[in-house]
Amino acid sequence: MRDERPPRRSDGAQTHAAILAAAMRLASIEGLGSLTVGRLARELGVSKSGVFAHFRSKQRIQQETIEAAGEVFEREVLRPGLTRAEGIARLHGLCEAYLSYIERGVFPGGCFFAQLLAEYDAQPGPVHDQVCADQRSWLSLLEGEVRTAQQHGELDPDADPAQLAFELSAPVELANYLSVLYQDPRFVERGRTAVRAVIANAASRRRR
Amino acid sequence: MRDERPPRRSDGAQTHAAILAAAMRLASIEGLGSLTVGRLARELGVSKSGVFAHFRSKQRIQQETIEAAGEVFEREVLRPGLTRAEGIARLHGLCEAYLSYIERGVFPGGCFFAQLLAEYDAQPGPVHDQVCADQRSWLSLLEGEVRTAQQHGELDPDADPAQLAFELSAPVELANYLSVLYQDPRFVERGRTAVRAVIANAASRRRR
DNA sequence: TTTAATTTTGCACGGTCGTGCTATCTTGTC
DNA sequence: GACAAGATAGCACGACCGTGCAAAATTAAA
Repeated sequence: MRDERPPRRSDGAQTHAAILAAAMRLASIEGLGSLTVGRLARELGVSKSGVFAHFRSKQRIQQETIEAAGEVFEREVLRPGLTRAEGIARLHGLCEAYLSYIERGVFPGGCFFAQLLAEYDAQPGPVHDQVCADQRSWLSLLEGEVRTAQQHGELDPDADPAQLAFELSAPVELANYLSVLYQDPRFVERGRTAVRAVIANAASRRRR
Repeated sequence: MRDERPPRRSDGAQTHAAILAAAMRLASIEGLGSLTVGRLARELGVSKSGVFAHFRSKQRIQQETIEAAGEVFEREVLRPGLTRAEGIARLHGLCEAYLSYIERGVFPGGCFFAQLLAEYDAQPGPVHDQVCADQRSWLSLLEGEVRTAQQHGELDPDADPAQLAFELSAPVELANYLSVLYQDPRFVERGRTAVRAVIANAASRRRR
C-alpha cells in the first residue's frame, strides 16, 4: 500500500513537517477545503513551489494532513484516555482525555475531526469516507468499553451500548463547538458534567 | 436599519428567491464560505451578472442567505415546536421539531445552522457574531422552558437550566451530523432516545 | 404603443487557484 | 573538494474568483 519513497534530506523532512503542522492549524480553523498552496506558502515564508513539491497534488496535502492529525489525536486523546482500567474508569478517561484536548487548545480551531465531520458529512469523496471510518472507530471504541463495563456489572446490562456511546459523544462534541465559538472553557465543564450524568444514570440502573 | 429598496418587478423577486433557495441548499452541503457567484449562476442556468446584480457584494449574498435560512428554521422548527403547552411538553416539542426537520431533510446537507456553527466557530467576523447570537437564542429558548418546567414542578428544581439546555442540544446536534454523514435516520432515533433519557432523568429527581 | 424602469447579459479587470517545467541552490557521500 | 540528488525558487498556463460597466432584453405604466 505505501508507495511513497521517504524524503531523504533532513531539511526536506523538517519543511515537510512544518507544512503539515501549519496545515493542521489552518484546517482546524478554516476547514480542510479552504487549505491552499499559496496560503500555506505565505504562512511559512516559502515559495508556492517549495510547498507544492513536497506533495504532488492538493489531494495529497489533504490526505497527509488528515493522517498527521490522526497521530496528534492518538497521542493527545487515545493514548492518555486508554491508560485507566477498562470499564467505567476508561469511559471516563476517554471522555476526559477528549475534553482536556479541547481545553488545552491542541488545535486552535477545536477538534480537527469534529471540524472534518461537519465539513464533509454531506460531501461525497475520499475525505467523506475517511471521516466515516474515523467516526465509526471512535464510536466503536466507546461502545466496546460500555460492553466491558456491563460485563463487569458496572453499568445497566439492558442499556444499548451504541446508544450510550452516542450519548457520551454528543456532549463532548458540543463542548468542542461551543467552547471554541464563545472562547469559553465553561462549555468544556458542561461537557464534563454531562458525561458524569450519563454514566451515573446508566450505573444507577445496574443490577446490584 | 433596512436601507434596501425592494425589487419592483415580479420576475426579479422570483429570481432573487430562487438564488437564495439554491444558496441555502449549496451552503448546507458545502459551507457558506464556498458559495460562489459563478457556482450559483451555473446552478440556476443564468449569467454571473444576473446573480450578482441582485446583491451587490458576496457579503450580502451570505447575509441574505443566513436570513432566509433563519426564516426556514422559524417555520420548520420553532413554530411547530412551540405549539405544545409550556414546560416539559414544549421541551419535547422543540427537540422533536428539530429532529423531524433533520429527518425530513429540509436542507440536503443537514441543519444549516449546525453547518454554520462548525464552519465559523473559529473564524472571527460578522458571520461568527451572527452564529453566536443565533446559538445563544436557541440555548436560551430551551433554558427558559426548563425553568418554566421547574416552576411547574415537572423537573428537578435543583437542576441547572443552562446545563440541561446543553444536554438537550448535544444529542440533537450530533444526530444531525451523524445522520447526514451515514445517510442513516437511525441516528435521529438515537437523538430522540437521548432526549427522552435526559428529560426523564431530570423529571425523576423532582420533588413529588 | 410609446416609454421609462428594471432585469439580465456580455465583456473586461486584476487576483488567486492548482499544477507543470526549468533553473538554481544546498546537502550528504565519495 | 567534486558530484549526484534532493530541496527550493521562478515563471507560465488555463480556470475561476469577485466586481465593475455598458448594452440588450423584458416588463409595467402612460
